[in-house]
Amino acid sequence: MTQATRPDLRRPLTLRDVSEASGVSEMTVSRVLRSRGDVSETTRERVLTAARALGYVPNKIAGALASQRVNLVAVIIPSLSNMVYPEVMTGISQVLEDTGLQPVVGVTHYLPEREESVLYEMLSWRPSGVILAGLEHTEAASAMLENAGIPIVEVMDVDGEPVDSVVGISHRRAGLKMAEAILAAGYKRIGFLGTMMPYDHRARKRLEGLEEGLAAAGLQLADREFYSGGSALLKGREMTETILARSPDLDFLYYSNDMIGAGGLLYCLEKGIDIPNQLGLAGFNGVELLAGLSRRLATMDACRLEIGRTAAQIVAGVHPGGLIGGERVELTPTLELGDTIRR
Amino acid sequence: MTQATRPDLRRPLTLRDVSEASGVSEMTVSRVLRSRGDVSETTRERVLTAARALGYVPNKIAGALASQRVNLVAVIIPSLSNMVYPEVMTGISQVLEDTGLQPVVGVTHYLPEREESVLYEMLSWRPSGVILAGLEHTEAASAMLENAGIPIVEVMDVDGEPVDSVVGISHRRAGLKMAEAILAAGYKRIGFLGTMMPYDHRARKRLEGLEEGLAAAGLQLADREFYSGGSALLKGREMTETILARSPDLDFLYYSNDMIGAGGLLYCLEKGIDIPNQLGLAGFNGVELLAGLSRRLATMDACRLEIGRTAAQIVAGVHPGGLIGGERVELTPTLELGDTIRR
DNA sequence: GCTGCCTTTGTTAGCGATAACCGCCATGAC
DNA sequence: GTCATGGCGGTTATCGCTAACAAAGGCAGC
Repeated sequence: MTQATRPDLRRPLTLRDVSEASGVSEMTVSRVLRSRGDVSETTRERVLTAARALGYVPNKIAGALASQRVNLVAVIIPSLSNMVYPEVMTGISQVLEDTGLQPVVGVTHYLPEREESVLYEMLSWRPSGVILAGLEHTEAASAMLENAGIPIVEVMDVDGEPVDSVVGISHRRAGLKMAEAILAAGYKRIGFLGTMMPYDHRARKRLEGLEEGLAAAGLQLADREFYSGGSALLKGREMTETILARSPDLDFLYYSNDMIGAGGLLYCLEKGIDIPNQLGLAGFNGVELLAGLSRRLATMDACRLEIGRTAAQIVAGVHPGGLIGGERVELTPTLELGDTIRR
Repeated sequence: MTQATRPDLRRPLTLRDVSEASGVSEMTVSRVLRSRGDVSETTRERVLTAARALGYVPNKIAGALASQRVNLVAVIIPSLSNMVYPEVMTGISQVLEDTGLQPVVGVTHYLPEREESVLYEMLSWRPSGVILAGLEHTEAASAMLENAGIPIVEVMDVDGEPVDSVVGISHRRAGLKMAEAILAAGYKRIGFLGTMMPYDHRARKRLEGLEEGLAAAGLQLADREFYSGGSALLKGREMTETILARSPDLDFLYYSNDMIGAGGLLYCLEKGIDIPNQLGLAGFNGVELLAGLSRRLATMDACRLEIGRTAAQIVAGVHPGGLIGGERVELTPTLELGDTIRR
């Protein structure tokens, strides 16, 4: 690195410093650093050399204020611990990378009020778009989204009324489809195991879809068990033990996510329960993490990567057919029977 | 919500709009919204009512420029898929929550050049602190960190020269400690399984520590196996099969992380290998996720939550004893023997 | 009533960049 | 020689907010 000849006053560097160091106006420096407008190769070199020597880092705060443009996209998700959301993030990042936009993450911990405050905080930075999980928001949050005047994409779920665009799957239909697969395989006494979180709307919708599917065949859920917090694998194990102790005649367990499903699967294998003949199992999400168990758990892929990619395309304005706001993209999850549903 | 009587011109709202709506000066509105300075209860109410009715969201860009203060802390980590980093994030968030600061995450995918560009991007928003994983950076990145003039905290690892403050554990010592535990349990022919990523410095340091410990007892590593990409659980299974096929006389396997360790454990249990007598196993990290396996894998807790919390305290300037910059906090990981090392 | 002080509110001058516009100079056509 | 043209680079006026200071009014004490 070139040694800077700067009178190190510990005053933050500005365009002016670079302009003085290179003998051109601030405007020209600005043009060089943003590669905008015509600048001769000679001065460009001089400016870049000076900027590098000083170690100048542009001040986007001032830039954003002046240009009224911010290259940030707010992404608001419930959690980082649930692998699902990092995967959506991956899809978003992949697409935004070549658009000059940058995602900024906010986490709500599944709390509507936190979603509201995180949203407020993020909007105050005037991002050029918002991607957020779910269709259920507080009244104030919905109002902010509607008035923001930027593209809004609600992701994961399409069962409801979006503010602007929406990309996701129908969890209700996913539950229904699973019910059909379970019934087609001849299972009759079905139990559900899931989270107790009052705001896990998507798990709730899957359960409703499942019940609808069962009802269509004149059946109903034989038992259910809920949990909250803790290590999902362990909880799956414990809940499975509990529900089977209470209802030993169950012949199928539907878990609201793959992690507790995997815990249940491990438990059953250890107990020598005959999977999938004596008891069938299924989870939800298709988490890659779990490839590597001795049996593949039946699951349904939630299209997480694709959801992220599509949402990012809409925000970036590069989604095919997405010129007018208010797109609706429903993806179709694929059922993977794995080794835990008999065929 | 009160209905706004705003002449909806779709012009973004500013302080001026609120000031006109409530009949006070912009400055007073600003004071109310930031709860700074003395404002009478009456006008405070009036201003808040007007702001709410209009749906005004302050513009932090302008605010930050004017006040030269930004309530953001840049957090730069290698990945979100490796559960370790979300846990560090959790620790950071917990502490920052009551300081008015807010974390902003950047992901490097373990690439030094990406770390450099992410850092540049983040510094251009003039955050009030930086927390980043590891002590190894590109030359340019180190220079930026040194010149930033804000608190910098490098986390996870203390084996090296920090730019400013550092919080973490010694991975070298962790490897050494594990070597001692393995030897104390009487194992002699030890294999290592880990990532091939050229930039996973911490896994490398653990391996070096392990080898150092073995060398002290006149031993050396009997075999090693590396992987990159893919589902960790599955990779652990495959690598274990491979290494045992090549070196059937190994009596201990040290995995560079718990996820591949768990894959190996599941594989061994299925093959009927007598764990921990015929073969001992250990991982690293102490990931909570895995509680729920039938045997607890020996591991070493990496103090992730505590690292995050401490780093955040330093950045926020509330860490006890941290008035002068350049703190060094070394945490001590605890060894958990679990069920996979004989005792 | 006057002074002095405190509380509450307003005024002024930037913060560091960029948009929009303007001017200079070389070039080449006529 | 004159004028249009285009490449380059400078000038000026914001952007929306806050720091710092100034001013207006109320109240107590003498």
